[in-house]
Amino acid sequence: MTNYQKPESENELISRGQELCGKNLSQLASEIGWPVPENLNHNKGWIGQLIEIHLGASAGNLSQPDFQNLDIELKTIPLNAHHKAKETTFVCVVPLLNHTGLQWQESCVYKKLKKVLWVPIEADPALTLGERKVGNSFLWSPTEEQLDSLQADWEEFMELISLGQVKTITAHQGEALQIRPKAANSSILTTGIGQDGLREQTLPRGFYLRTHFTNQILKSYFRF
DNA sequence: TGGTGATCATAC
DNA sequence: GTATGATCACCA
Repeated sequence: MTNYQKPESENELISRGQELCGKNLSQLASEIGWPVPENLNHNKGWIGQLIEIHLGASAGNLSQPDFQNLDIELKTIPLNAHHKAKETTFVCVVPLLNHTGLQWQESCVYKKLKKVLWVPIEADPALTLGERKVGNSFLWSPTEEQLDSLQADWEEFMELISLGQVKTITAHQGEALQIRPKAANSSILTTGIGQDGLREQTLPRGFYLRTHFTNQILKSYFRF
């Protein structure tokens, strides 16, 4: 019997993740009466939302962990034919205002990544969306080394932002983390701090995990 | 051809 | 616009 209720424990969540392993996306979609789109061009979050429902994550767009009772975040990770991360992973929006005195352990990056259930998904373009299978999901928390790396990048970025340098930041910066636009399009504006210290309108940005970083995580859980 | 900058859907 | 979920697509 499929259970779409929220999992009551970490172990229940993990075993439900394992139950999805080997199933393809058209199976999972038909179980909940969803059509399978031809591609993700017009619905980029489709796979993430499909997996959320199957694992009983709290629906909606609340600014909370996916599994509030367990304090666990759910992230799907697209893999190419070589089982490597195909895309970077969005973490959260970059705070551009009122972040003075914000500590690393209070940051959205730290909170989101403290405990993550990674669900690998085949994303080889040779496969249709419906053919793609779910891989072995696993629960991860950053090692001390990974935490240090994330914190160093985060502190460097937040320093630049508080100095009014948001617009100078490019996706080339950062070892584990990077900052890129996060908006419906390039004309969306939000308020940040300008070079003169005054408020200015700028493109909203997000923190993303580099594929190099997520590939290290995958490597430590799957030994080929 | 891979990574950076841009973009898509949807609820409120 | 901001939050959720991410991948697209162009160019160096």
